[in-house]
Order: sequence, then structure tokens, then C-alpha cells
Amino acid sequence: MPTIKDVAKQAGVSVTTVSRVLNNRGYLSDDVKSKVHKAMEEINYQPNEIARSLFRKKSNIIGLIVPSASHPFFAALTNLTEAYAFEKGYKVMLCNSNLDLKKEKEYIEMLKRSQVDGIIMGSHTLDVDDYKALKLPIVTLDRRIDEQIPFVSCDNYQGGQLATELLIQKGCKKIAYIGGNLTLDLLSNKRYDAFEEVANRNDIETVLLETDIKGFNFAEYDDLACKLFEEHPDIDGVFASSDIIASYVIKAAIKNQMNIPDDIKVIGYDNINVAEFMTPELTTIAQPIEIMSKKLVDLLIMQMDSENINVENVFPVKLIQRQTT
Amino acid sequence: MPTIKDVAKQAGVSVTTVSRVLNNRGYLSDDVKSKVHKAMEEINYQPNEIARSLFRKKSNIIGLIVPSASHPFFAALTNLTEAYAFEKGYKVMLCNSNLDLKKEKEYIEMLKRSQVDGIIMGSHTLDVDDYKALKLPIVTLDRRIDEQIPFVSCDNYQGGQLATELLIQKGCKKIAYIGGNLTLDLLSNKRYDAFEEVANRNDIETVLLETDIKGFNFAEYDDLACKLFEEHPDIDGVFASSDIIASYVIKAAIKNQMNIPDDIKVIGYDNINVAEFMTPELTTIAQPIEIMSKKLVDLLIMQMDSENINVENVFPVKLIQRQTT
DNA sequence: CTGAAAGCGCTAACAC
DNA sequence: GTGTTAGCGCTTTCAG
Repeated sequence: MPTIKDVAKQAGVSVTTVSRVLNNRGYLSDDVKSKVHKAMEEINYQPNEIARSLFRKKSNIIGLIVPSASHPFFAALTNLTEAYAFEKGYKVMLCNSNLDLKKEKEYIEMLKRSQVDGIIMGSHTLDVDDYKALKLPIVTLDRRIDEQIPFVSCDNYQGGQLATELLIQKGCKKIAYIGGNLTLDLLSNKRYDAFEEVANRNDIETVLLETDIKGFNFAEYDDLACKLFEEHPDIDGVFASSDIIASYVIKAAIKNQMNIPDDIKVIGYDNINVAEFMTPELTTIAQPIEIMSKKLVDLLIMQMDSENINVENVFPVKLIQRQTT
Repeated sequence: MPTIKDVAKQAGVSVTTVSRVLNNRGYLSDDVKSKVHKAMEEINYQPNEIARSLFRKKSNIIGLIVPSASHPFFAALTNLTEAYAFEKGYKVMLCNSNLDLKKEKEYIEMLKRSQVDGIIMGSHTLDVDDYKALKLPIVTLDRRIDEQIPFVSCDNYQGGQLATELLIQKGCKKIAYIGGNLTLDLLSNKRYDAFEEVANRNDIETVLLETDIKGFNFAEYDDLACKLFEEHPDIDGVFASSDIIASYVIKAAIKNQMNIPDDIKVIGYDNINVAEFMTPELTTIAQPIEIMSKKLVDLLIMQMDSENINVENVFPVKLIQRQTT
């Protein structure tokens, strides 16, 4: 690998000069500029970002911690976040925590040692204090840590409300909520709060099923969905906190010879691709994942630049009526 | 951020000594060791990996270029690759090329400047020479570049054979192949080769539909699937080169009042999660994604360690019979 | 067993 | 306009 020294030698100038043309700093004669550029071409020079980072104390890398990059929602988020970060001149170091406390801690330490400029926490199973101690720009997804740490989320309460109201309006008399474990400190739990409240207000009977703390285990979704119909054969409406869970509910319903949406109505959450290409097409609450991804990155960059930021960044959701309700 | 100097001062030793305990090199008295460890704790020291990388000329970062991290197959690959790389002490820098030539080139240059120790090419739209010129450990997925660059793939011909034979054995008389653009130099095109050959051998009529070069556009899958049934209403079997495409075919078939699997049989490829949770459950060819991911990482590490490697790393696929055939 | 000093590749004062 | 030099945080000869 050729270094800046090699370029300098090749071009017959000093390393400073090379550095200057590299960074477009200071005044340089056109003659020197072109000589240097030519030399770079000739020896196929690429600046070493590691050395630059060391000096600048800035790596231009951001850490992205998600529970699982293969879960469609986080896959979409990962995809869009990386694309936008790249546009903004940042590289993404990807981490899958699997909602495992120990692994998340390891990842955070690794990212700090790697001198990332900031971390997007799509998974955050640690205590509030752990995050506050980080001394690094961070931003969370769907969790409010404290008054300083910005977060991005959608209006989960609104989402829960829209979903539940739709089920009731469509005539459901006994509805179930199936979602992630509510003991996790996540804003998405508000979907359930809304569910309960709307149902109570309308005197509708409810059932609650939660996944294990570790979540994201598809086999468990299958079990839960089957259990739901076994224990409550009279259920006629389901609000699932993700489209994936909704898919398993639909699968179980069909297996039980139930007709969708006549016997049972199902609404999911996220509006990931599956919702559209499955049959029947899934009614769902759409999160604006692209906008969220951009906001996550922007909030990080603004912190790096010590700009003022809003701690709360909540976006509206949208009900997408399809065939399952 | 405290540095090694701060630790040295705090512990009353030299930086060399601190570095030694950090790396467990040379002989150190237990007394000094514990003093240093204590000092590290006290000032909450984290070694700066950027500085280490600069010296060692090794970043412990691998680049992972995929067409799209939100496509389920690549999402799974990304997830498993990252998990295994982390286990092996490597961090993953993620890049989404969108099968865009220019973007892929930019990513490769960025990764080189970032001094990654190797690159996994899940997307490779460039010319053979571009890859040969890299001077960096690389490994490709599903593409043979030349005799030096190792690749990981599944036995695509076998996959195409199994799928096509199944359709024929189940009684199909006119079958279609829908898949990625065949002008891309990908080993997955062998699925089509097998399809054609098996069909010819059995005197079965065939139809071919390819996606755009840029692929991975779900709206296009929808169009293609609809077009298929419009132009060939007598099709009774479809081999789709991904489960996602298969899903769209199924959706279109249902829309056309066709009965699955009686009127039309569909088989996908990949065995991603959707295949299992959709209704009807999708018959598909399973790729051992976890094994492939590990192999990709191992091949990279072995190259870094100048170990001997096999260029061809082809794994067998498995037919998973479900409800769509 | 421990320390002083050089250097990884790059940038930025500070000279000239 | 351009070069000399110190130093980013770390590791490793080489002395002692």
C-alpha cells in the first residue's frame, strides 16, 4: 500500500503539500496540484482513513445496534440507515444483539474502542445509567432513556388506537393483542396501552399474549398464535404488534378453518413488504421507516456538531386498509 | 477519553508496561499487572482500536457488500455473517450496493481506504479485472471470478434440477422460470440451465421471465407475475428463483382464481422465513445460509493468515416439500 | 522484569 | 506557496 510519502517522492514535493491537495486546504499552484494528482494516479494511492481518523479523532463510522438484522422491520431500517449514512459520509458498523444483555454490552464497548462517532440503538436492553455513562452521541429507537438522549419513534399510542378502533368498528366483540414482552421498557408498549383503553371504553373483551423477553423467535410466534385460538376459540379480532406476528396469526386462523376477514379480523404493524405480497393482503399500521432512518442518522450527526436537537422525534403512523379486516 | 499515557501515570509505570499488560506480552510481575489493571478501572480506560489498527496494519474489520440488506435472503446472510464474524473477532462494515455499478465501485474504494482486512462480495456487478486488481482478501457469493478468488455458493444446478423435476413429476405440462436477469454473471443462472435441460429432456414446454438487471424491485416482481398469467394462462407450474418472487406468483395466481396446487404448482428458492409462515406454505429449495455465512468469513480469515483455501466452496441444497406443489 | 524512543500514515502549526 | 516538524495513541525493538 503506497503512503503519502510515496506520493510526495513520486511528485517531488513534500508530504505536507500532498496532504494539502488531498484536503484542498491552503493555496497551491495549479502546477503542483496536477503533479500531485498525477503521482497519486501513477502509484494508485488511496489515503489511509485509519491514520486520518487517529489524527482527527473522528472515524466517520456510526454503530448500528439492532436486535436482529434479519427481522424484516430491522432489515428495512438497516438498509435505509446505511444508505442515508453513506450519503452523509458515514460508514455503518452493524451489530446484532439478539436482545441479549451481555452481547449488547460487548457491542457497545467494542464500538467505543473502535472510536465510532455515534451509536444508533435499535436494541436497548440495558439500564438507563449504562447509556447515560456512554459519553458518546447516541440516539435510540422506540425508547425514552432520559431527558437528554434523543429518541425516534412513531406515535405508538396512535397506532394502537387506530388498529383497535378499526377492529371494533368492523364489529369485533373479543379481541386479542399479541406482541413483544411488555416488561421491556419500550415505547411500542403504548400500542398495548391504547388497545386496552379503546377496548375498555367500548366494553370489548380483551386477551393479551406476550412473547418471551428475547423476542424475535419465529417459532414462538407460531406457538403463540396456535395457543390463542385453542384457548380462545371465540376471538374475532387480533391486533399483532408486527406484521410477522400477524402472519402467524393468519396462518393459525386458516389452519383452524376460520374465514378471514369474516370470522376473524387481523391487523399487523410496520407495513413491511410481506404485508403487501401475502394473501390475503394484510391490513396494518405503517411506520415511515425511511423517515425514521434518516432522522436517526441526522440526530447523531447533529450531536457530533453540537447542534441543538429535539429529544422527542415522534412521527405519525398510517392505517393501511387491506384484506384482513 | 483517557489514553495509555493516563493509565501509565495513574499506575506509576511506563506506557510500555501498560501496553504489555494490555496485550499480555512478555513477563510482568503480578504486582505491576494488578496496579495497571486497577488504574485502568479507575480512569475507565478503553484501548483505542484506531491507533492499534494503524500500528498493526490490521483493522479487524471486514466489509460486507450486499445488493440489499432488506431482501430476506441477504438480511439472513447479513445477520449470520455479522454474528459469526463477531465471534471470530471481526467487525462488519455493511454496504448496500443496490446492484448499482457506480455505488459498488465507491463502496469498494471506501472499504480499501478504511483498511478493511477483507471483503465479502454478496454483490458483484463489476468486471473480473476490477476484482483481481483489489490486492485484498475477497470472497464472492455465487459468482466465480477466476481461478484465484474463492467463492461460496450452493449447487445451483442441483437446485434447478430438483425444482424442475418436482414440477414435472407432479404432472406439470407447461412450466415457467422467473428469476433475476441472466446477463449478470452469476452462478445462480445455473438454476435456469438445469430448468431448461430437465424440461427439454422431458419434452415439457417452458417460459422464461427475467427481472431487470437491477433486480430486487418488488413492484417489478408483481408485474412479472401478473404478466406471466396474462400471456400464458395455460401455465401449470412455476419455478421462481427466490421465495419472494414465488410469493408474488402465488398472489397473482390466487387473484386469477387459480387453485394451488391443483391448477398451478409453485416452487421457490432460499427457504427464508416467509416460505414457512405464508399460506399456503411454500415448497422451496433450501440454501444452508448459516453454513454459507460461516464459510464466507472463514475463507476471508484464512486468506489473511495465508492459509491454503479451496476456490470452490459449493454446498448442497435441499428440497423442502410444502403445500404449493 | 521494566523503560526510552522510534515509528505506523496522516495533519497542522509554524517557519521561510 | 511550500517545507520542517511534532504529535494523534499505540506497539515494539533495544537497552539496562
